[in-house]
Amino acid sequence: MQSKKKTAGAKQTKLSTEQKIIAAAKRVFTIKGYSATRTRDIATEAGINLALLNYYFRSKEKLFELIMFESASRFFLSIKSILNDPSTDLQTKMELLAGHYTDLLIQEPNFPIFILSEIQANPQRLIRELEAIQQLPQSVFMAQLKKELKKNNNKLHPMHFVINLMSLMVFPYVVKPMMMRMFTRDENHFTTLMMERKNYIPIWMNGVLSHSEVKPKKAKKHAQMV
Amino acid sequence: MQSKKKTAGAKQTKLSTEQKIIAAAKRVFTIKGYSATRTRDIATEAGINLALLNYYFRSKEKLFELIMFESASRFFLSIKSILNDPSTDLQTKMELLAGHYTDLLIQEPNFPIFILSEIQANPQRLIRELEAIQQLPQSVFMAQLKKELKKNNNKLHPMHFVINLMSLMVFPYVVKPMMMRMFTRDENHFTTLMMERKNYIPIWMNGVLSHSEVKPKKAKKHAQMV
DNA sequence: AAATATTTTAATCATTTGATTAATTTTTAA
DNA sequence: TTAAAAATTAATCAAATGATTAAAATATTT
Repeated sequence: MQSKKKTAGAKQTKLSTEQKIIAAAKRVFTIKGYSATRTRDIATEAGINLALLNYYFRSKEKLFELIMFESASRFFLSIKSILNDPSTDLQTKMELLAGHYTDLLIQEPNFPIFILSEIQANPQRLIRELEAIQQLPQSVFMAQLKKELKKNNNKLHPMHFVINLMSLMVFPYVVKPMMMRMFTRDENHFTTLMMERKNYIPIWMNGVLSHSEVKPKKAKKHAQMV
Repeated sequence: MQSKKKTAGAKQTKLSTEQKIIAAAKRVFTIKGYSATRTRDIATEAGINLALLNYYFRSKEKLFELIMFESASRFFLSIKSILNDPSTDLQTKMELLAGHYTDLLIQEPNFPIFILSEIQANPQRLIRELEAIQQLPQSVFMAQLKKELKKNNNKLHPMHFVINLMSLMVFPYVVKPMMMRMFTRDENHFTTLMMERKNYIPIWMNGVLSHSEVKPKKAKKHAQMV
């Protein structure tokens, strides 16, 4: 039933109904999640009649899958080229990744919880469809990581490194409301701090790589080291 | 029809109806979230009549608030004593925190997403009620942190440290399904790796504190570091 | 035991919600 | 211009869902 839309010139003088629905659904789903989202919310947000949602996308679930897959691709697939580039070293890859995710998540701070909630609700589906996740263990990145750990005589399981890198890049946006409550109420200031992390994260991760057990200057009275 | 027979299973006939409902609701809410949870799910899980849920807790929302507040308290309030103990140094506090959250989250790996989703859905309510969050800026921990940064001549904004520490402790459980897909399918192995982090996290965080710009051993060609 | 209070149950209510339908308007094609 | 196709709308449906009710069962008190 759907017709081809006329490719209207350069700028979008007017969004097509389909585009309006997708844009609205993206906003609402991302903020409220799948279950809390009502198709009527989306219709209102898009300024269209409720029936058009089903007319164009069959069902709420189909629409959600479309958006989730697009979001997840943007989140995971986009880094495939970085991870598998043989011409860059590990250090450079970390810098590229930190830069990429910082830029992405400053624009889309709700992305992480949106995707992580979906993984929680439906662990197998998303992970199964995302080759980027499955291919990571065989990536150039992983090979370089293992080599570097070996060189440093660092017994660390590679998973720790991957978790830490993801953590430092993604988690700040997950706890953004809390951090802003505690440290700054200013949106721009928060963004500035996030930009700083582009440079910090690779440095911090070098500490993880190098296995430098930096001890505190002051002699400590440890008690419960297992 | 259903008498209070001992239906072979985890349900204890010892538990009161109220306790059974709370336990069941905790399980279901934690896994599925508020909106996706049906009161009938909880009733079935608890092995009780649907009406009893409203009889004891008035409404789904009231029951949720009870559980959410209890969960959040366990997550945040429990560390208040650690953060405000003047007799332990920063290093010890990090070790205690890493130990505390590791033990807690190995038992309750779904906690983080549960709480973070609530913060996403209702940013003000939870944060407003949790004094632990509001009091953190005035804690002994924060004072010690700032002092340590100053001593190390480290210009790092304290927020970065707090974010990083939380990230390293909490995020692994948020991405657990993904990590297990990539690195190990063995639940026990994953737990072992998480236990390792008890010791690693304070070490890694010392790197963040000390402002050691650990450069990669291999000489880098391009230097974009300031 | 009888009376009273509490707990539990089955049935049902009132909304909400995703989806459909049939009619109407707008666009496209002939 | 006119007929067919596509898009849009208002109305409505059926199922799901949170909540309530009145009666029955059980426990407690007198």
